[in-house]
Amino acid sequence: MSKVNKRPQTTVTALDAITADLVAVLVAVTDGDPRIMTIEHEAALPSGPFQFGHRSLQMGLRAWVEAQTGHPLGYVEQLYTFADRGRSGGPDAPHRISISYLGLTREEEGREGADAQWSSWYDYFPWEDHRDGPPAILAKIIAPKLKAWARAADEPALQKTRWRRAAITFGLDGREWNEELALQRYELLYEAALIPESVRDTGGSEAIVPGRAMTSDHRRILATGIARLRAKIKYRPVVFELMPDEFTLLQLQRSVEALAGRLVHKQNFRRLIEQQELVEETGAMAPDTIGRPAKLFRFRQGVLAERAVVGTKLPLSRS
Amino acid sequence: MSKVNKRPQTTVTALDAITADLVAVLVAVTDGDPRIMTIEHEAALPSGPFQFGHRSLQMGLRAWVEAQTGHPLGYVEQLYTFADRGRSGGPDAPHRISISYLGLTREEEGREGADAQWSSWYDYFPWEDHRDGPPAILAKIIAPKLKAWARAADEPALQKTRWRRAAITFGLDGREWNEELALQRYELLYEAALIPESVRDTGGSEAIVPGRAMTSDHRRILATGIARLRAKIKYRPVVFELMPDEFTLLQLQRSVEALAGRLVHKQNFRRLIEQQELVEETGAMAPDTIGRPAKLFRFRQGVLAERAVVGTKLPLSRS
DNA sequence: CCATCTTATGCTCATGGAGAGTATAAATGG
DNA sequence: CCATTTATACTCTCCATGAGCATAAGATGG
Repeated sequence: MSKVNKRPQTTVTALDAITADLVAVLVAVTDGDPRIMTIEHEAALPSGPFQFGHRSLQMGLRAWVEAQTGHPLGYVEQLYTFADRGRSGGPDAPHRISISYLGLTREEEGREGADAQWSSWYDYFPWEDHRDGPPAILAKIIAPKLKAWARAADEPALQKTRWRRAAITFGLDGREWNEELALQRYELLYEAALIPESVRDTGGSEAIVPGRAMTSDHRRILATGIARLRAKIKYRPVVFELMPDEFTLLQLQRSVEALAGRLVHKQNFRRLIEQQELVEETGAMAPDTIGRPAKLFRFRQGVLAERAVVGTKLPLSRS
Repeated sequence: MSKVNKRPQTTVTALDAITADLVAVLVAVTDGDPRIMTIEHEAALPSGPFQFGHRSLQMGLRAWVEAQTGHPLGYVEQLYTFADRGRSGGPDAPHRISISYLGLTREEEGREGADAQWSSWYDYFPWEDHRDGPPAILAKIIAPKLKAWARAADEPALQKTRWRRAAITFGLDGREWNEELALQRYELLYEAALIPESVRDTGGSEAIVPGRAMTSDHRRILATGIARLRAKIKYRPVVFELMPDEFTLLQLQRSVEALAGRLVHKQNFRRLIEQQELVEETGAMAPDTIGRPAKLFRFRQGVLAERAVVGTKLPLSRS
């Protein structure tokens, strides 16, 4: 290992050959509910190996998702790549890496495959939905269990560090809730052995925090996707990938709130949307409304050309 | 392909086996110059295949970088994963993917390997340095050539789209320069066949825009790293990974400017740094100064614990 | 027809952060 | 003493943002 200064050329040793899985976090928002496409009785994300026939990673992903769910893939962006060893297979198992993607679509009727299904992402992360205020499990279950986990550390310094980390990520001790920390929260719960995945991977006591688990690392990947999407809607016009062609401003707002898991100030929301000229009126009004009828809008495709690169803002108020 | 509803289990077909390369964009800032570690006579980034013996992707990367450059890897974060086919090897060549990382360190004396060397990243992207105003090549070479490329499109609509894209990414036609678009700029130049890589990959006329090329996709990966770092310094305290233990505020500012490729307002910079309590005084003064002596500061390690997750701000003024 | 409910929409106001400029202090070298 | 260089302290304006008030426009029930 000491004198390797030359970059090795293309020699595919059998030993160094690996397999790559493509995994999709496919999101849609329906009736103010953020949904993700699942297979295997809601326990796994659409996925499959990157194969010889695939022309590119994205093409491979599209092939798998369409085969498994019957749903075409629209907007796609890469999330993260990680290697899985020790968790799946023994120490001698060959390397297996997962390349994960975030996809955005609209839910369409009767297009699911046999085992494919849309599920609310809050079924997997019940602590992430703060639209009606902080969920009860936070104060009742998560906070005390994390406190216990912090106390269980050997050294006082570590105890303090642990608790501070918990307080920051979950907005405890009077701190603000930050919806973008979805991944950090999941990882913390995993470390603290409070969810089924920790028990399964490391063996340990029983899991305690509610929320549906998934196959292998899929819930972790889902958390990554949620965090990414929550961050991205604030500065890029990606919400529109999830909207129907025509919508009211309230519907748009509800979608944003569904993703962010928190409410926004209605008037300020509209102000921001309008002053950025993200949408234009269709001229028609929304049918079947309850109160005062609302104008219908459509996304101004122009902004993709004008600003795809640059940025957009959404108000996701703090405090 | 039609009725595959079940996710395939772990079967490593020989055909679907692939190779994964680990590639590092290792950055340091020395004397106000942003440098990257290179090998092969400055034509490649440190890299090597992910091997059976590697415990994780990051461990594999660290092993390769240390073997090739003698430099230990500090802060590391993943950049992007992509598959390379058609470019390297024929259409029947097995899949080969690259997993790229961004690493931040301090340049240390005499630690380079035989073929390893630090190079200024502006050698590869001369159009990215706007510290002394927009570089001459922009107006003299890039803008006219991009205009010609836009005009060369068949349809008027495409001509317009092309030129708008060029204007947005390069800040032409009176638009603002956005330093975060480094990757988009590189990709545009590639598409417009103005750089050696395009000529090499697709065959075409001679390359025109100055700037050193690299092996395979390495310059593209470098652009990805630059863009990521430029975006990240604005909201995370990553600059400190690149600073010595003690530094003056001006040195800190110069480092930020080196990375961003643009100048910042001195007073505002200090105001922001101080009000966020990112640094603390060491008590000592900087030696060998020219004008009025400056206080030495050190990074407050505390903020990593307090705010690692949350965020920091740097002033990178627009206009 | 009126009261009430629901949603849409317009407007105002206070606060704070960011960009930019002015002024002064502390050192060095002639 | 003066020019030069860097450090440091203030100030001022503009605008984005969070938040609240008020009104409009429809439906529904008595």
